Amino acid sequence: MAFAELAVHTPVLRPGSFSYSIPAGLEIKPGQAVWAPFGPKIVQGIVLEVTEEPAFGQTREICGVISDTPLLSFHQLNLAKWISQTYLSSIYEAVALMLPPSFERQSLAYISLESSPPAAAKNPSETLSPNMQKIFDRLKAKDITPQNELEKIFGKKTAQSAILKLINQGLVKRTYRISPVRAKTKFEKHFRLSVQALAFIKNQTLPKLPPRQTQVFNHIKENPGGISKSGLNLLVKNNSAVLKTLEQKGLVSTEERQIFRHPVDYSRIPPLPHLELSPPQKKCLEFITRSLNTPPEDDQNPRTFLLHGITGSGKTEIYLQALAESLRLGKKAIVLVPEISLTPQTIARFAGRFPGQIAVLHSRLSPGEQFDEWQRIKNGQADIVIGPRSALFAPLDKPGIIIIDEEHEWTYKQQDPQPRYHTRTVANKMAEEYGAVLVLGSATPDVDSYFKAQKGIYQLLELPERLTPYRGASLPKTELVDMRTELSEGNRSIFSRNLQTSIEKVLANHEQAILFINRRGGASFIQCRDCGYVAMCKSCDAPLTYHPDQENLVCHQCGRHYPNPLTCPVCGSRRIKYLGMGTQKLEEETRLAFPQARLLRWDSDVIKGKNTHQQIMDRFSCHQADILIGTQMVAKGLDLPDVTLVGVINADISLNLPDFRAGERTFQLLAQVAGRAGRGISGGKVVIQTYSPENYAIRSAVCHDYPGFYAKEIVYRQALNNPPFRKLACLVFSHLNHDFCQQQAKLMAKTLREKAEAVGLGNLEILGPAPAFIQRLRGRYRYQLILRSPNPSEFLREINPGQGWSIDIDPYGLC
DNA sequence: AGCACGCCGACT
DNA sequence: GTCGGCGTGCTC
Repeated sequence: MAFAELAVHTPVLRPGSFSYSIPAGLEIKPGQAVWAPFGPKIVQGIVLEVTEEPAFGQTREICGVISDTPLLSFHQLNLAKWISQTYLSSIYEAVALMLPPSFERQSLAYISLESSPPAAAKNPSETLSPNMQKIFDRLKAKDITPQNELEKIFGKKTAQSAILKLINQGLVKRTYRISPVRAKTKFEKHFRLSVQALAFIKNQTLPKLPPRQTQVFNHIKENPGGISKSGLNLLVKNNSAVLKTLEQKGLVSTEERQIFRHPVDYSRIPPLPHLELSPPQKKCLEFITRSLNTPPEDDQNPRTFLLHGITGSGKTEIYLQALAESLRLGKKAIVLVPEISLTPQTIARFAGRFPGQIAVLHSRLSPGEQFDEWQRIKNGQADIVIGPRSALFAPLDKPGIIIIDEEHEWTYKQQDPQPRYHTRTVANKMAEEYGAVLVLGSATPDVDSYFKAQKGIYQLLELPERLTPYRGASLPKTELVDMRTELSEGNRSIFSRNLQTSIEKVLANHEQAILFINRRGGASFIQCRDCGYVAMCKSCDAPLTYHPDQENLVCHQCGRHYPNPLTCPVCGSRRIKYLGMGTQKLEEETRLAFPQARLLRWDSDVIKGKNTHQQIMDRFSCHQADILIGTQMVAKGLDLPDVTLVGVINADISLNLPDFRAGERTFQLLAQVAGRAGRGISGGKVVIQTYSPENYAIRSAVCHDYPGFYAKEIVYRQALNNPPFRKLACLVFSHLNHDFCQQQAKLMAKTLREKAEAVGLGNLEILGPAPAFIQRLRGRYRYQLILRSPNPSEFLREINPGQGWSIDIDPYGLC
């Protein structure tokens, strides 16, 4: 008797697998997908292991297979186990990252009348509550009703309890059905001449055919490999009847062939030649090439590269040539880009260099396209996979190189569904597993990456110069405006005088401007309008947030409360302001200040549909608007010669978030805005407005000085034991009841502290509990704890927090 | 996620 | 007394 350990598709939050027995005669291999009973349902499961003895005593039998061949390789299963352990997700959640698109199917509940109700329930109407009666009556209308339909009408809780009672009285029954397949392999009829027709032609005994039949027959004859129905339709319209006749006469044979729905139309992408590399580019490529050509076990050097090159220094060409080298060695590749960069231009650049060898995987494709691209990759029909973070899990057989472009981007950290993994971390593990080379590219590397490069854990490759500056322009002129001076000199507008006149000039010259504001403009902090002082927590060095309900200031890191200051503790001013501004507010203000200007707003609220990023970019580049107002998005992908001004409304907003990465974030954003603008600007400039012009992040960004920024930043990180010196974990408990939520968080803090003491972990800090940054989410209160230690996930694995807790290892941003 | 079980307060 | 809301634990 053989047994299988399964990762089952249920919301059960548990790291381990479930044991099942394999029915006799069923061939089961690791990585295969199967159906298995789970409680009253039949659910999907992925075979992790086939064993002689089950890990659990009472096993049930696997019902049947979903896929005859394994969906996941040995390496992928290993990686899934590692992800589940590292990020404390269930094993299924980790495995699910690697499954084909549209694989998941739910077991749905259906309610129907019991055909033979027990005698005791003969006269039901007297014993039923009004809700039960209503549901009972509704069920009479149809043979079977989905439970979620009843839940929609009566409300989830009401419906559930009424149904339960009806079931207990033996009046109705519940059955489960599996949701239908969402994406399938697509087939199309193909036509070719039959053996008989070929014989007729050979013997010149082909019967005379009517003109339309002759026409279609000849087209099919010209395509001895077969021609698809849609292909034929382009040549001869309305051919169905003709084809049917030819088929009946036995002259053509048909077959169903798989066709691939392909998101990239190569016919419209011109092939691109290799470009000549500059000497520094060549040097960088040489290092990567050397690693690619060295077996991992013989490689003395780190096989992860940090390619640090400012915007326009030619990183992409290095990627392209490294990819070419990998393919030359017969090794496939993965290229990861931030979601926002996944534009037709980016794909065209890769597709033009590697025609027919690219597969693209991302959520904006139709389910059919995703499914087919995945299948093509799995079949070995694609050499390079391009996509956002999820493309890391494409079913490539042993990639030789993984490239992460703009590696500092926060979109590489998965937030919402578990596992909350970081693409860079997983890619490192994966590269190790496969012996692959990993290339991280950025103009403003993540502090963690640069730290590793400094320590020699990564190889640092630098591209210090810009290539072929646009119209002779290099980095743009950047001006810093001190908003405190503006205020003290009587300007209370959100536009400094410098920015005001600069915009006026742009409008007068019929040029274009971009106004940039951080998306988290809604976030609030407390600032003195006279001296720029920001209220900070004494033990965390994090800015305090104002709570209108409690009338005091709270630190979101440690939960400490402070009285609401009436005067500034530094300069004594009474002008203490609660600040916050978003794109919409900025749009309003801009409309008031420049009524004649045509405005275009670009933020995530405006983005809907398939090509909207592209559409907004196109509209702006056609000069359909004078001023573009946007969030981070405007910092990327813009290369517009008519833009002669970039204004950063308030550089401090991202700086004053209660997050230790605030400085890094600010530097990255500003450097990106400034760097991007420089490409097209001829005699243009960047105006950065700030209340803290002396801040190191802002100063370094203005001078495009990454090493200068890093040197300061790393000192702060070390002083506060923040990453990369320690790792963080964020635990959030959410509950409808505020007091209960807080109490649970306190209880957990106590448990953690006791456990830490028992194990003797001196270097483990537990901060909190404190209200989470988002204190109430969908009606639920949220309290958080922060753990800081060399390996918080190892520690937490033993605690196993349980229901209501969500864990984020290595969090980015605020929980 | 469901579902059963057990605990507590609110009622016929 | 029991009904029901809610927290907890279990599903191989």
